[in-house]
Amino acid sequence: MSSKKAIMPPIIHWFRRDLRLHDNLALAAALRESGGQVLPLFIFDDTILHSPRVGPVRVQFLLESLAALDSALQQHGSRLLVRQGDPAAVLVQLAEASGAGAIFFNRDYTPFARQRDQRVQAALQQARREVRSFQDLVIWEPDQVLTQADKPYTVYTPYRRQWRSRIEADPRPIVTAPELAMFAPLPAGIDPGRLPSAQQLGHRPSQYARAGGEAEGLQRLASFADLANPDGIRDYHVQRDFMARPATSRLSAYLHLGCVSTRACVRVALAALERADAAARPGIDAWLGEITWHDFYMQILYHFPHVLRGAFKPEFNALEWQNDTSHFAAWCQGRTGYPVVDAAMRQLNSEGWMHNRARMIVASFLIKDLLIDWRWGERYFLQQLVDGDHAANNGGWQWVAGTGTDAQPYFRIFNPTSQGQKFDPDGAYVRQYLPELQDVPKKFIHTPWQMTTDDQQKASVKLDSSYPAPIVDHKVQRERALAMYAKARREAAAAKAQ
DNA sequence: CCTGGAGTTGTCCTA
DNA sequence: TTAGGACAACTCCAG
Repeated sequence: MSSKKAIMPPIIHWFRRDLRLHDNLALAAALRESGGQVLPLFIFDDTILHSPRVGPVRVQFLLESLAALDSALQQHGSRLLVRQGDPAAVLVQLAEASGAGAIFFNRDYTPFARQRDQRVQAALQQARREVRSFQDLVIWEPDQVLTQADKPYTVYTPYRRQWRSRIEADPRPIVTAPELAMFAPLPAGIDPGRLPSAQQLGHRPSQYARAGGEAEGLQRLASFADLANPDGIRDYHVQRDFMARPATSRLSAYLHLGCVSTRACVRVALAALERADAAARPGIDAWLGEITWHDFYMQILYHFPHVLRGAFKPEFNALEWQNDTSHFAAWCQGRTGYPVVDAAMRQLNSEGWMHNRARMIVASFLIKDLLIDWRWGERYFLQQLVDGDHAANNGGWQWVAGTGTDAQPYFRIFNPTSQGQKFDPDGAYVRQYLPELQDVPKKFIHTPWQMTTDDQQKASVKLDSSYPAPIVDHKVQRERALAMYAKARREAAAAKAQ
């Protein structure tokens, strides 16, 4: 038996969006089936690196997560192999150099990833290597949660019911984590390569990314799921809306790169449900609902890839945007004159992350106050966000624009002032990111334009100079937005009647 | 095939 | 000050 083990050919585990050792289904299978002879590989793909949708924050977070992965591997007697180039070519070459008989990876569902993986599969088949992929990134894959008519869901709530009841019917595949088997040392003669710097990848370094990696992600998950944590899951449904509070899980970037598995989140939430009192249920359910959104938008992108180009409902491609570039620049820089919008955009620019409530507010402002095409905002978010996820980002933008699945009613237009007063009642969030408004009293913190020159002097602000006056009038723009949508709807109805 | 309930996150006006 | 209703119509989905 041991002699059989010795001649087992190695298996390449290709890391992509699963940068972790724990609870990694493809990796666990590769270890099991090769008796530990796993070649852990990451490939820097130029197509991704040089996409205009990838910014320095995401690159930095990726590098940190890879460094953490490498040191975790070293603690387990192995190390990360690093390559750069076309994945198909790299994999064929490494398989030949190492004698690996198979390549394992966890499936990804975005159009780009699927196309790439098909190419890789074809190339490896030609090189007579086995390719095996696993379900790991999502709780349920796009074809596993379907309506009674076997069609993909396009409405969230029924999707969520089905998603949840499938877990309740048999939680075992979700709550059981595979054991991590031992790694054998890497075969001699294989150059591990080394992690490049951001500059070597053609990106400027980013000093403001958060700490990436599996250990950091798991620690955040544990602390968030702790029922005694006042900013944790227990009151999530209420506290998550207050932008100044650290009351969201802040796991988005870790989930995006798989530093933490989606299953681990659900597992932890279900365990919390079991020991929670009734009062903690709504918080836990609300957070599970967020995981469900992740799967939901992934399956939307899988079944309806056209959403990356335009509206989910094509009739909304007829919206006549203003697309004023100086307004767009003001929005990007956080200089619109609406404090909550500006604070949020500066949080994004300085931290590579934005609170979810704030994302809705700035998106609504771009679309319905500035009348700018939601795709401009979608692209900017992807460039700046450490968690920049094509599926969730697109879904969120289309939701606010009312062009997507589950479109919000057309009349639901966020008022940036009342959103600020509601969800940043004392202005702490605004003051944190807009130091020029530091001394503005609570009364004016969301409406600085109402200050008299005397008020301004006392608060050491000068409107239109140290802080901009509003670049548009919300009341006016709201009416224009309503008219813009009404026109597109009329036209769609007319086209349909023909 | 028909039927009916429902649809993440709001705003504004009126009484 | 606050609570309640209007704001569209349409499509999705389950029964």
